[in-house]
Amino acid sequence: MSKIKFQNPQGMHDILPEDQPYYEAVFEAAKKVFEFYHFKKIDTPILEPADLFYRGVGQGTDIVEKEMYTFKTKGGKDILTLRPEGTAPIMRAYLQHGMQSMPQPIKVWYCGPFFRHERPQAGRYREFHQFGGEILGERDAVADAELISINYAILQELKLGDLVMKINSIGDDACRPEYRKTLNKFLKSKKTGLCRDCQKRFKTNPLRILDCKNEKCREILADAPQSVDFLCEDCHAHFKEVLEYLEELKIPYILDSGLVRGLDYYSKTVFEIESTDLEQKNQGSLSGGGRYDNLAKILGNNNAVPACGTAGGIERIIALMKAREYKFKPFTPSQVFLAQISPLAKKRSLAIMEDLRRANIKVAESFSKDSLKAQLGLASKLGIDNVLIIGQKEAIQGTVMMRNMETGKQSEVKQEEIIKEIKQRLKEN
RNA sequence: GUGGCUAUGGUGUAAUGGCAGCACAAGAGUUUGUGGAGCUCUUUGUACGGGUUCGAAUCCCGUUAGUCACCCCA
Repeated sequence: MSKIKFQNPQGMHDILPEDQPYYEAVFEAAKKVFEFYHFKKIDTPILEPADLFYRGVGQGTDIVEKEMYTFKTKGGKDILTLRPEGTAPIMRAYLQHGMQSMPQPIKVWYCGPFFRHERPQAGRYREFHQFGGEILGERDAVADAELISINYAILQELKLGDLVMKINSIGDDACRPEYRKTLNKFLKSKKTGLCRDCQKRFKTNPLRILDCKNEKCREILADAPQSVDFLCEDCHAHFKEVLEYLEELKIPYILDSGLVRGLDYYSKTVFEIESTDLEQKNQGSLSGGGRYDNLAKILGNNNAVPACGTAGGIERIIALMKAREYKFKPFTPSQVFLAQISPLAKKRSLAIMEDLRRANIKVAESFSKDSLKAQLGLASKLGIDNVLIIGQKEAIQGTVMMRNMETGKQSEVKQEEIIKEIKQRLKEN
């Protein structure tokens, strides 16, 4: 025998049965809210052409530069990537299937795994799960607001309160260049006072400096030029409208001029929701999103498709659910336990199981254990009061023994009357 | 990608260079068709690969994985 022990790949995890209820709860919450808002579910392949992300997400971004799982297929012709995010694939599907010619906007939602080759840490994994929604073909600010509202509703559905929403507008092609220029000038003049990280960021990604947590930097940046002050008329009006909707919805928000999303395709509205819990804050935002009016063009479409989207990090949300001790709906245990003794009874018991299933009665069993003792032990461990016992004698007579575990009382019941009798007993409890 | 910490049965832990032990869990049994307790017994481990040493779970190196921070992001 080999001594090798297989382990999971770094940053990728088994979702064990005990954690499944959390994933289900998040999925159900997302499904419920999205469907209420008339979003249709969509699934795109886990693999996409690498170019989709190179072009869509942006060559300069970290996701594309360092974090993608990209490989050649066997023929060597295709270069594929494990999807690192959901928006570009959905825009691809939208364009590919001619959804422009359907009534606009197209509203879709999704839920599934995504992959980024990063060093794992709290709230950050190489395989992680997101749910998200996209509204394609709609430039109106109401779409932005709707997505934010949906995001909020999903988190509230999961009983997660104490959230902060940060929102910002990063402008569009018309106004962003001007802002960048001014910001660069400002940063250059203050460069010496900034922390070492920011010095580095100045070259690599100056917008990120605005997000620095260093207190000294924050002081300096307090009077940095803000993107909102540079918005062109169109962007300004759009952003104002989004905020008006949020006020109408009574969703609390913070204008955060430091909020800059890392992907190239964003324009105008960007937002993030995070927990106010300090520990959870370190795990990054729970969900985020924004508008990406340029993505379609970046992907080679002749016309721009105004669109916006949002995505939630399921692992991060679950971490918060656990921290807040999320209460699940009480689990309904099996209503009866079926015990068998003797080979003949064992054969009969599978058929009885089927009768029970058709009658929609949840039943537990342990057919592989032959000792009645062990079977009753299990029934009691599972907390099931009603046990059906079928042995050689009963199998021949066409009856079963019905035992109440609490009182210890037993009675014989004809096999045809099992369903009726069980329903009767369940009603009594 | 850079740096710190960690790794002993399924789980939680002990052994500080000298016999790998304990608890829980799991399984079997406790006289053959009646459960929860008790008792008896059993299975399962030093992540992997090297090195130092008479002798390594223990010290060193590498790998893998976990975890945390940076970077960045959901």
